[in-house]
Amino acid sequence: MSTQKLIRAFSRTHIPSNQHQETASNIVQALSYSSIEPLKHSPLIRSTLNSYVVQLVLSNPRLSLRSCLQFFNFLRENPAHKPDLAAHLTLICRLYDVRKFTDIQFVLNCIANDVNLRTPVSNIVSFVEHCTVDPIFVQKLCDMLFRVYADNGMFKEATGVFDYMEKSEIEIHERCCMVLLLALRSCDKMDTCFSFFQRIVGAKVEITAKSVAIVVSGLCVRGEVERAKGLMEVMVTKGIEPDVLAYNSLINGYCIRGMLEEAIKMKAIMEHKGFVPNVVTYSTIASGMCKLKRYEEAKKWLFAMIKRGFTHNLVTFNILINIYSKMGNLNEAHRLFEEMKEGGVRPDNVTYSTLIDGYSKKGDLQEMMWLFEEMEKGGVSPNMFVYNILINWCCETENLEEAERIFEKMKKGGVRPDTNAKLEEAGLLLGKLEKGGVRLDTFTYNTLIDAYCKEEKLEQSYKLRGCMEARGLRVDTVTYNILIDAFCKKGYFKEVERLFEEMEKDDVRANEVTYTIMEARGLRVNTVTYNILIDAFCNKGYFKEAERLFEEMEKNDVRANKVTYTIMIDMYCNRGNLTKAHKLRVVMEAMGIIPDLYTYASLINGEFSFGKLDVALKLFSEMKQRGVIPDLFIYTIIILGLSKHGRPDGALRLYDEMIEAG
DNA sequence: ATAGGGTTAG
Repeated sequence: MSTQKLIRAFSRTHIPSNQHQETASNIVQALSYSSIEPLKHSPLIRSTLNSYVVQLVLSNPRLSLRSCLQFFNFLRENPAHKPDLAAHLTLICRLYDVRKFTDIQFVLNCIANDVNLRTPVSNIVSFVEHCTVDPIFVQKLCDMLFRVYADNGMFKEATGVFDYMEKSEIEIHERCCMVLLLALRSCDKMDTCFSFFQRIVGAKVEITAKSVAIVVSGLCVRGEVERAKGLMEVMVTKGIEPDVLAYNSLINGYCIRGMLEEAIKMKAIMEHKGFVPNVVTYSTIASGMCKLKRYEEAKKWLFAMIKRGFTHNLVTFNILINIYSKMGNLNEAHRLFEEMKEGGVRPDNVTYSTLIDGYSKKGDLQEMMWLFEEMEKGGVSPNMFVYNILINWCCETENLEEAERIFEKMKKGGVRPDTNAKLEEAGLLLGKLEKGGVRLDTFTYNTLIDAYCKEEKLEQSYKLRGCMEARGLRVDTVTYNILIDAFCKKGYFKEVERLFEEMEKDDVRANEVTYTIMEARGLRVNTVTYNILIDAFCNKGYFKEAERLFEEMEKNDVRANKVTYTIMIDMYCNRGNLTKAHKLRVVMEAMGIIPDLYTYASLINGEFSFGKLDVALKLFSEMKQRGVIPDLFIYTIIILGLSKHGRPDGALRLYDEMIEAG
């Protein structure tokens, strides 16, 4: 009996006494005759139950494993007799004898989660080696401990096990490493994930396309397609061909970055290499089209997929329902919804939120509530997406009564709102939701913080930020942008500076992939941050500083966008430097950014102030030609400009045009 | 590996 060896090893430090032996065998006897219940109140437990007795009990072969586990769990729940490391390991040895791996994992999980029990692997192994010479046991144990640490997000400890295994030349399986790769990926620690992957490649672990796909997908989701592609190419030179999953991830990466044509090209490449695209390949591209609002195209794409013999699944149904919903065809969306149910595909939170959102945009409250009730009845409990759609709808429509009814559904609150103000309503809603245990995310908080800032209720904003942190929610770049903007507008630059220091201290990141890759890699500030500051400096007349920031953006790989260029163009126009303004406009267009209403307004205003009416009017017609619909503001600029420069006839003509356009 | 909502700047 292997556990006996453990006892012998342990007895070197613990001198066995007859009394211990006796207590142990009494407990064993008691446990064998009945359940644990009577023992709980027995004097046996209260008196001499120490570490040594516990081990004697747990390792006694006469005691069934079932009773062992009962006894162990009883001790765990008993603060006075918490089992120690030796007890855990003794139990593990017994469990290994009958190959109860799930239970071993449970015990290891106990060790990992208890600071008093946690110990380096080497200790655990040398402890266990006293009761077995089975090398497979040690390997299995390390493997399981590694997984337990990875699953618990204890990456340092997991790496420690890996180090030990590598050093001790214990065989490491790919499946085991994949657990850590997956855990790192889901925690958004892609850099660590990437370097661990490279370690595995360097170590003697036999890896397959599966591990490669995990890393590739992680990189692609962050928009780092090129890096993922590079990794795939390197792996091919090592004899590992990528699989369909990896190719699908690359396609997804391109879609995320809005590079639809590249995505479709990648599909062709994978086909050329002999891989057959699957439903996921098609859905990924369809959703890429949806991201670009090319719904008609996405619809045709999915129809073509069905024509090729693929059948709809939950995801493709959801995408298609979303397409119709976004195009405003709720009838067709609803028809598909029925079709999927008839076909045995059960709608989920995504389906319902898509439809509820669609109906909310149509203002169809009845249909919204009907769906909301149906999902609850059908056992789909509404998640944050659904609630947020409802919250937004309440805020937008200022429908307090309905909001109340929805709150009741969510959970009981207590406070009755007494005002119709959108902000108050949203704030109350937030309080109710939190009280009801509904967790809100950073987006929702940011919305409210911004609302309070705009009302100049900065203390409230700060209070909400405190709430976020207390709930362990990540304060992100957008949160800071909102606050920075608020202080900039008030001209409190000292406070802004302090905010930047705070960002640094709290390691605040931009968590978006939508802007530039650099930002996706975790840069603190984004384009909007720069825009806020540049605009603030322009308004305060710190032009040199604004120009410096504009140049700094490029250096930091933060891409200037339409707003950035417009702010700069507007500044040059206001300072009378039309040459520079037009130069920037050329740069902007070369970047593929098309000027919009704001940009044209600045340029036209600039030309007028120099009396260049013809240029101004030429810009105006150019703007209209490009499909930019003029608004009241721009008409006012032009009409005022013309009349000021002695062209009342032209002004009148434009006035008529404006009225005609509504 | 794929699907749904909402945030900041001119």
